[in-house]
Amino acid sequence: MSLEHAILGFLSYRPYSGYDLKKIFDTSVRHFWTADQSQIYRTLNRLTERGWAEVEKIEQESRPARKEYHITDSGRDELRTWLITPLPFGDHRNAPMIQVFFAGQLSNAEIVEMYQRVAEFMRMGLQQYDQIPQEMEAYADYVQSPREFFFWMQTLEIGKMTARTNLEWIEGVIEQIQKGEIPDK
Amino acid sequence: MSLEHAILGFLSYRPYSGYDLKKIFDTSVRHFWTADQSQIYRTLNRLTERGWAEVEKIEQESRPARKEYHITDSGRDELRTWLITPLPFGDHRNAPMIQVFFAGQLSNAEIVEMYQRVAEFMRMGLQQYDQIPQEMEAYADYVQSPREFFFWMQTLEIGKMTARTNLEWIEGVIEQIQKGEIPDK
DNA sequence: GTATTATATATGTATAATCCTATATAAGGG
DNA sequence: CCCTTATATAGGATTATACATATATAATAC
Repeated sequence: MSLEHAILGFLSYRPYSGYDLKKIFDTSVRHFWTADQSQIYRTLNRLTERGWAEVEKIEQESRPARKEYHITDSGRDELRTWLITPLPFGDHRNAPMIQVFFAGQLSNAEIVEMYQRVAEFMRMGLQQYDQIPQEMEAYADYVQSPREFFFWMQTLEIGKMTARTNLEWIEGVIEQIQKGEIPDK
Repeated sequence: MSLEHAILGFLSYRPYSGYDLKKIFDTSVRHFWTADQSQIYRTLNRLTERGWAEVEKIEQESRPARKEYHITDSGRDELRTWLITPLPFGDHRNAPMIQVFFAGQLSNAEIVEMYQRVAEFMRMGLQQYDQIPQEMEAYADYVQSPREFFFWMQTLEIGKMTARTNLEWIEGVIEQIQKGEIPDK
């Protein structure tokens, strides 16, 4: 399961609590992975059961105790093995494509209106990519080395490239419709 | 749920059985959606319960009876409503990105070897896109009108564009590593 | 003659992910 | 004084997907 390995990845930097990890996911990797709070806590339990992590309970005055998870040697082995396991690239479910597939049932006006709204969202998404590096500074300690930083940047880069490709495509479709280049029926 | 609406989409062309739909999914939309056989049958039951489809049992000599599902007016309404509902574009989980994010933990040689294998798969994937139009001929009756065909082609087009973008990106990373442009640590 | 493939549907089980709610404490704002 | 926010963890319920298996018949391949 990918979430397990994403968590192991962060724990390989240093120990974190479930609460920390939720914040990390919401900042550093949210452009390609999101994680529910309850799912993170349950996954941490599973990592512990499997011996890939160990818990250290840290009492605090005035706040609930933290449970910090330390990666074990066996956890590092598991992470390494998973990292070099080839995964199918770009084969995921894509619900908006179903809408495109059946879009012929809508009128040209409806399609253009909808696609223009989608295009607007895409442009906003592209702009957000430019702000991520700034947000990242606040979380720079999650990824300490320049080498790790390089790959963090690569995930942003491919995200931006994909977003640009999608935008290019949708603008093309809008143009074709407006030029009357699509069959009436 | 997207699968419900994908099925409604095909039923809007004409009635199909679960068995038909499995074959249709495996040919026409498999580049952006896959569906398990058991899931299709269970979803058809649900569509019927909700009044979006009606069953017609067709006895056959020498073969098990077919259950053909007919879309209802309420099913058409539901499909239409869903088709114009904006869905988040390009926000899906992407497990290989987690591998990229933590790739810094691997050696340059390991990364290059792995990415070259991935690039090879991507090139094969791109070639497969060119064969899909041929396969489609056998299933041309699923999508009858030129207008529907246009949007089918659009899903192929964006799929190819994305695949090309991914390949471009990964070739760039390989090049950077080979040129020594990535930090040692 | 036997095994596999194609036609057809159905269910059991497991896993992954999401949503919602519960619990507890302290600081800060109005 | 009350409400909200931040810090922290936990579990119930539901949904979506995947994997495996069961059942039944006929045609085809070896």
